[in-house]
Amino acid sequence: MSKAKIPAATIIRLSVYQRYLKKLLARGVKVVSSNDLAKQANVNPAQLRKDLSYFGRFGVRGVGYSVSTLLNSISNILGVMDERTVVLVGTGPIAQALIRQPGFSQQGYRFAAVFDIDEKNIGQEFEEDLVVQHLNELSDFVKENPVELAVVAVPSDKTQEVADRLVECGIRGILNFSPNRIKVPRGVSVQYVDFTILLDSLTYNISRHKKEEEEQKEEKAAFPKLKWGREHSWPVVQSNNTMA
Amino acid sequence: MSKAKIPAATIIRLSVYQRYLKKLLARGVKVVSSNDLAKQANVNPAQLRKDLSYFGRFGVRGVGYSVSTLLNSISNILGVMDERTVVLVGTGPIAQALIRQPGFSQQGYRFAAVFDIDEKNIGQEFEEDLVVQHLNELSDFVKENPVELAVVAVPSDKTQEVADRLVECGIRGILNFSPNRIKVPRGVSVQYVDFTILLDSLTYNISRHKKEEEEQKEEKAAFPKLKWGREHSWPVVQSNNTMA
DNA sequence: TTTGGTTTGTTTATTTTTTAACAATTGTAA
DNA sequence: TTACAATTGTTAAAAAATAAACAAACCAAA
Repeated sequence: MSKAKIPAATIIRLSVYQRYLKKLLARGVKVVSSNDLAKQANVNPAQLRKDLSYFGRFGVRGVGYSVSTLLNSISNILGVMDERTVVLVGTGPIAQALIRQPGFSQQGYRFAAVFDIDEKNIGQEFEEDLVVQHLNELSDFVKENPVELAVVAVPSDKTQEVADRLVECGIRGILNFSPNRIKVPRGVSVQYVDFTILLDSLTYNISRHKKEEEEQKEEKAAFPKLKWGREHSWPVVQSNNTMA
Repeated sequence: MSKAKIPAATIIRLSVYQRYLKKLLARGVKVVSSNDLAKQANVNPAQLRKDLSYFGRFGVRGVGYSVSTLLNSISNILGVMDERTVVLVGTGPIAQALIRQPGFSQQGYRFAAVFDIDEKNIGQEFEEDLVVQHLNELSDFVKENPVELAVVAVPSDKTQEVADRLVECGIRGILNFSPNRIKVPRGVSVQYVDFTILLDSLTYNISRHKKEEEEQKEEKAAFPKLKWGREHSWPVVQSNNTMA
């Protein structure tokens, strides 16, 4: 445990651990080892222990981790003990899909209001008890309801403007569904959900894998009788990279 | 340039560069420096040059990069020159939102078919010219249409089963909207779109930032007259972490 | 008790990634 | 032509992240 800088990847993993701990808890499992939990989360056990060690000591040597205790500790670290309120900005298909996503509320996020800047959408009933308000009203809304998180799903060219307004109103974390990189002041965090970038990365992996196979074939053709020699495994496409 | 291992983060960044190059091209800009492009993409200029250097030499010293040439080169590296066909699995709100996303086709991804495993959705007209088929038919579909990419938006507990079937049919890249970590054989890549993990990470950033401010305040209270001494900038929440 | 098998927490080593630095090129203007 | 300013490609240094290794601590069984 220390006050060192915590890798962003560690936080992401904590969130993954948390999810698997919830499953274990639901299954009635009381204790889990770093080995077992790491296997489920698809990471190295040492990694998991290291991740936890940034924040304290949560296990018992020779035994493992109490599922419920560790789950609590991680929730505490992440700051996700209590329900968090979120505002949604945008009313397009993505926004509509998001608000119907059960995952958010399961994880303690509650959409408290929906805003838009496109006049023609204002006043429309978005979900039961959720009427679309103009972004101008956010500042009043924030005074009544303490919100720090916003999910933004507006057209790319509006994203920066929306972000500026949000920050002005006190929003400190933005989940941005537009691919546009936005500028925010210090102390405000942004995370991007960028589908096509991920598809591009998959595309690259696939084409690289093909090229490697071809090269391997060529090599075999060049030395067809070579039976010994380099017998190592070939460098291969990584199967699972999370990063997000 | 070399045959070294390419960081996954480099590929992600290439995709970002590509997007900004498209914008520059549309604006009629002919030449761009690593400095300018890097600033837009929110990365270090050396980083950008390094990223490119893995694949070759694309610029002219003293001048910069030809926007159109670099755009082409990057598209080539990523393997996104031609249109890529994608199948969608799932028919829920997320799936419906995705298929209406203009971003995909802008980037050259075309949804060629929609599948589901839930019988009650089969046969429904999902989009114009797109009728939901049963996943059983994927294998036949692949024989006619070469597809290697799948976007999966099915309930968590079905994800592994679906993934297995996809891999069996020859799919080599999966964009998974369920938070469940899935197991796939070598040579198959998976990327996760996991909203709540990103929100958790934002939550953590916010609460950490608050704690730091408190500590700073306490410190000031403890040494109210301390004017000199440590004058460095405080470790602060990172504002933009992409990772995805 | 004591011994042996487990499993953590932490330190150390390794690997990977990022950043900085700078020589090599290029275009431009005196 | 020559000198200068700009900018790349690449090497070297620094920083960060991951993985390995192992002592410390625990439990259970003999």
